[in-house]
Amino acid sequence: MDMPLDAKTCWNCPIKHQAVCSRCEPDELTQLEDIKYYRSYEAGQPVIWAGDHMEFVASVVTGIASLSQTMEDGRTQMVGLLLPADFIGRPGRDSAPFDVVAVSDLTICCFRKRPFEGLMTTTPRIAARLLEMTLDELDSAREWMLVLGRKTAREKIASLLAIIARRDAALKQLSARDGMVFELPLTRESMADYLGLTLETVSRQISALRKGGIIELDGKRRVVVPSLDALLAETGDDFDESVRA
Amino acid sequence: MDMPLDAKTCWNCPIKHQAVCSRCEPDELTQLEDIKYYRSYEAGQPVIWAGDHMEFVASVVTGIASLSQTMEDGRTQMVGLLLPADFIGRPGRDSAPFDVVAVSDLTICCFRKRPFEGLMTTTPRIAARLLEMTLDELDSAREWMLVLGRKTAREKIASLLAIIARRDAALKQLSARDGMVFELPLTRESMADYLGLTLETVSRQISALRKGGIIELDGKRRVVVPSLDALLAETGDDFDESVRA
DNA sequence: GCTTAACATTGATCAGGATCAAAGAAAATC
DNA sequence: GATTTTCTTTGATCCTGATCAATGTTAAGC
Repeated sequence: MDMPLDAKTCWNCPIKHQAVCSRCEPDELTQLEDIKYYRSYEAGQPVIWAGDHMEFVASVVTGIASLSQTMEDGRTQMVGLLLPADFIGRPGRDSAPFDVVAVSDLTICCFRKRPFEGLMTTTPRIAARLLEMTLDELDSAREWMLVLGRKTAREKIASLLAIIARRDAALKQLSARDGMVFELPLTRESMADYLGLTLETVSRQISALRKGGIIELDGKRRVVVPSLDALLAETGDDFDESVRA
Repeated sequence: MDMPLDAKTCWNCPIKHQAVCSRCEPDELTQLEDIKYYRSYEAGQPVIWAGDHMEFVASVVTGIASLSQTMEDGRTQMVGLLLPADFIGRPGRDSAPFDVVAVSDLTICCFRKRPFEGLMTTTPRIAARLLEMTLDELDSAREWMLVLGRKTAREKIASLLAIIARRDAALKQLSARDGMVFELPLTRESMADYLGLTLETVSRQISALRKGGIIELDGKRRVVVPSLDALLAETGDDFDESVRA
């Protein structure tokens, strides 16, 4: 679960080109080094509960976390997936609005909150990068609202698979293509929480896509996409929109 | 539809304490004055279509606009309501990701995009305020995802009424209270587009809340809330969460 | 290898909200 | 004031996805 020691500096950091610190000059990184520390969590462990006081903000370095909300009666809605380079927390607010849970084994790079807030005002590059990332997140959240509000169960599953396929391709520095293979990072229940469905419906729709030849399954988690266009056609999005995204 | 002439300066602007420019010093406002112009739209008119090139960013001054997405087959999801002081557009991107439509008669204060982007880098107060507003919008969008993904039709309607009630009270500088009266700014169809429902279901659930004594209707648009707690109880949120929000 | 627990699939039935259809109310236009 | 248009309500029926229940699969631990 620990990172190799040589990765624990900003210079060797795997997310140095995407994270909130990606625009920083060497002297600014040195300042960040002074206020940072790493934390690791095993799959399933909570990172923060909604309402908790937060004494840090952080970047996901490796692994995946979920951002979610739960109602009194147990109904849960995932409101975001946090992937490497994504930012956790919010300068200027000290209690967390949502639960953060490690979906896979997870390592985050924490910055002490007060000093980070100070750097935000003195280092415009950090603030500008955070604004850019936040605007991107807002667009993604709004796109997901269409999925939650208007898509059918089958379209929801296809949309999720398409997103994971794209992210996976980006991570491997490849473009998504026919015949690609990827691993589902989520259980059926987590997929249900993300899509606003039950786990039974998720299972049934995955089976339906398999029977329809849209995907092939190797075990429960490994997915093969014989034709990317066929998968995208199932999402309900029009084609030029999905290539634009 | 036009604003009175004396409101057309930053010094008399009705949103000067909330908008993206609210932190600016007098000399910074003078710079903004140079690059701004007003536009007005009648209820129902489009402001921007998704994909359009945008030569400005803007603040809503008076009226309400909607931000929405439409699928090829006509399914529509509203992804945001833009109220006075809310910001339209995105520095650093020149095509609009969503449709913007005037819901009521609308006046916006436009800033030419290139000069505004220049001011963003030289005027940290503008960038800082925009970051704060964007983080708030992101939290709101994520809260709305719970409504879309997990709430029943009745809870969705109650949640929308509660939001409008709160905003209306805030606008009038009052706190929401029992017996309050407000006007619905949306048609049944727009409410349906916001909530991920059909207009028939919206109509039926509003009737059900009326028959249940949760609300009273005066005409189609005017709503009376005899007991705010009773309305909040119908939203499905737990009480301490709803007072926190 | 056996047991157990976690995760996933599949089946049967139910219900909430969609769809199709008609009629009512209010505002706009003539 | 009559007509038209837009918005809304209500009814009947249907269907998608939820719920309840059982079984299957895999991996971990002993």
